[in-house]
Amino acid sequence: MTFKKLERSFYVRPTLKVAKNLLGKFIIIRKWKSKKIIGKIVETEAYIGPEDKASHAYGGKVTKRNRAEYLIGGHIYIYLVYGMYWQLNISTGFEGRPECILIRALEPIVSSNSKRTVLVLNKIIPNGPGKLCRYLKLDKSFYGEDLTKSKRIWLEDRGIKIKKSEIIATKRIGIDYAEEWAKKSWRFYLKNNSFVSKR
DNA sequence: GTACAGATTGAG
DNA sequence: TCAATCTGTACT
Repeated sequence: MTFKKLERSFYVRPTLKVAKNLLGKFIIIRKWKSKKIIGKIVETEAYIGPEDKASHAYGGKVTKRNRAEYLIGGHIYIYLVYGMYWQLNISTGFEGRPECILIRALEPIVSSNSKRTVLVLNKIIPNGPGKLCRYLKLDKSFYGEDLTKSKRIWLEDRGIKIKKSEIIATKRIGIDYAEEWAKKSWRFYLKNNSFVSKR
């Protein structure tokens, strides 16, 4: 089994395609105190500004908070909601295009060489966007981090193949205000995976 | 300067 | 079903 780090070319593709390809196939590796925190991506949501009313970049809006959404694919866009939960997004597409993917849920993976450590570190089940960031111990210090260059966080292809029939597409969550955009089936998750977020 | 809403969560 | 909790944004 080969572990291949995802490079720029993976992220600089149509956002919906990247959102689906991220599913299940890839692992987030997070170095923390010389240990690794790992999880398999099982749920994603695509945000495609400036057209998408649910996007923070709707109408081409640029703020100090959302500017990472405009970076070339492969950068981290992280922000706080409800004053207490971080949301991990990955920018996609070209520089200047505000497109990103919200990572909503992970399946925790116990790595073979540090089984005990990982289990102790991660009592949190990353089955929701806020909990996922607590699991990975992410915060604002990761804002704008380049996943293709960072030494502390990146994604890997570990050779897991996902069939089309295993991917379920539904409406996105928590964006009912976005009118017709709220109806788009831009949320993707793995069929029968128990770590997919509820509600 | 102040007011207010939000890509959520877990407890009731 | 509800409230915790804080930052960016849109006002005065």
